[in-house]
Amino acid sequence: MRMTTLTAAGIEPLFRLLGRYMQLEDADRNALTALEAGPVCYREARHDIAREGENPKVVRLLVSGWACRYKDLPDGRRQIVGFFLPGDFCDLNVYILSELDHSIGALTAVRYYEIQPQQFQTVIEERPHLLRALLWHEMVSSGIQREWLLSIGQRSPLERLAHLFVELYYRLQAVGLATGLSFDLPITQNHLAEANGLSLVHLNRTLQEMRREGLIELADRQLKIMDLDRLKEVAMFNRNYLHFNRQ
Amino acid sequence: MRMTTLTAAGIEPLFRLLGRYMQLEDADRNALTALEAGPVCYREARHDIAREGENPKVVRLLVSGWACRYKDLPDGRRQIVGFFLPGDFCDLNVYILSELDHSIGALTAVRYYEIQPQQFQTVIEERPHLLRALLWHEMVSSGIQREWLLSIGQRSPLERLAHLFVELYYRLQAVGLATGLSFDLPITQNHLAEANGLSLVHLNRTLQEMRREGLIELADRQLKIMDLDRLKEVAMFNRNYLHFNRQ
DNA sequence: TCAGGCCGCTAATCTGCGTTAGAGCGCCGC
DNA sequence: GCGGCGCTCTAACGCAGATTAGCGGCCTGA
Repeated sequence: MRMTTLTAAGIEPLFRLLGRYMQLEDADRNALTALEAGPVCYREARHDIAREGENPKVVRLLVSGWACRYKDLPDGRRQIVGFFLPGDFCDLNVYILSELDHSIGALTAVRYYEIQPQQFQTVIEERPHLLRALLWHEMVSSGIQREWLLSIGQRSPLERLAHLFVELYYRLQAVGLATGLSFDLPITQNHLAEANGLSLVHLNRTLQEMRREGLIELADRQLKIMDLDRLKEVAMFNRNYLHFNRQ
Repeated sequence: MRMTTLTAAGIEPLFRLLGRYMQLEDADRNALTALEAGPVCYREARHDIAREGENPKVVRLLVSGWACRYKDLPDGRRQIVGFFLPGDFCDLNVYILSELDHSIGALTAVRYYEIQPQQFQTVIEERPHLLRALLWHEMVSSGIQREWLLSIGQRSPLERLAHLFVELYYRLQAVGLATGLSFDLPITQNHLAEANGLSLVHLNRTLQEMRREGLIELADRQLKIMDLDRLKEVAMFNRNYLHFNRQ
């Protein structure tokens, strides 16, 4: 088993992310550390974290690695409907809904906390305005889903992929995981194809086109954006749906 | 101007819908009538109710007619990302997010209430568990979006359209707007095409195929499901994502 | 009464993208 | 040291679905 480098990030990515929504103070960071109470869970790449139909009673907070929400059809077709990056919650909604309507899978080796309802209560009681930040986060997730619908329904494969890369760039930057215009893209082309509703072959073709056009470089799981402005133009990218109100 | 028949539905569709999520009593219905306090708003078909970028400070509760959430690209391409049926809220999230990341348009002539934050507060204070029902509704909307992503990304046009019709059937049935296996489908083929990421021509072809297959009849804006079981099979329909826990 | 807009429907053409097949490479376990 | 697997990449082929164009019916307003 290959061990990925696991930085001891804890709630830091989450704190940075929520800080994009509203001004936070050290007291907020301290309150959020209550979420680190439980043990850290691990999961290997390509394994499920939760399956459709289950009824988990915990919320997961991703600490390192990438995971995804996906849905599949009886005949095996599969659609990734969202990526989870460090600092993201997998399904705040389990406190309301009784049954998962989708699955959650680890795309790389991941680490996460399992958070009990009562831990959230502790946080909210200490810093009530964090509830607003958490709901905000949930609604941004919903907004990202809408943008993906627009992408898959209307954008061409090139536009679609360009849009995804810009989105990932901004999200990773928000949690401190981008250096300059580069970031780690630890998932396979198959995952990208499943997220974009494309065949693997055509995804690869599209990737080659982006390289030829001088939009990106991608090698060794490192994505480098060569021309952010042109990439955004191609993607018709409007960052409003991420609702990063600050910075 | 042609006047559509406007039944005096008030909060009845909403009450029925929430009743699918949890057991409600007359006291809940009474509390919900606080939402009818404001004047009824009207909007003609093909007009916008709200535009992307705006910051409405009210939530709309649709009373009659159909509306949609949509997003558009600078070059005019347009994707419908959700339908609003009577009893649906257009954007509970305006209490959290500062700016709309999508537009809302009337597909037919519609009537709706504009609800002030304080009206919600009244309702919640009187019947606290209704907050849970409202959040539930919001999360079901999010689940529907995920299912649409699966549809557009993986289902064939025939499967996709079949799935949409089954979904609409269940949703309309929940608010009392289906009679037997028939319901009013007051939108154009163009709207169906925009919701399914298909061209108008191909949507029409697909519709013909469904008729030939004996799955549906559609004429005069009335959709009749001829064989629900086969339609669900074609669509690979699993109703879990609607989270109707009761009945 | 006529013109124009909206809507449903169909035919012909072309191409973007899926499918199938297969090569090369690096990693891992045996 | 070898076999197998996961991943990237390419070529050839064929079809599903976009595009363009156009007809006819209905409704509405001038």
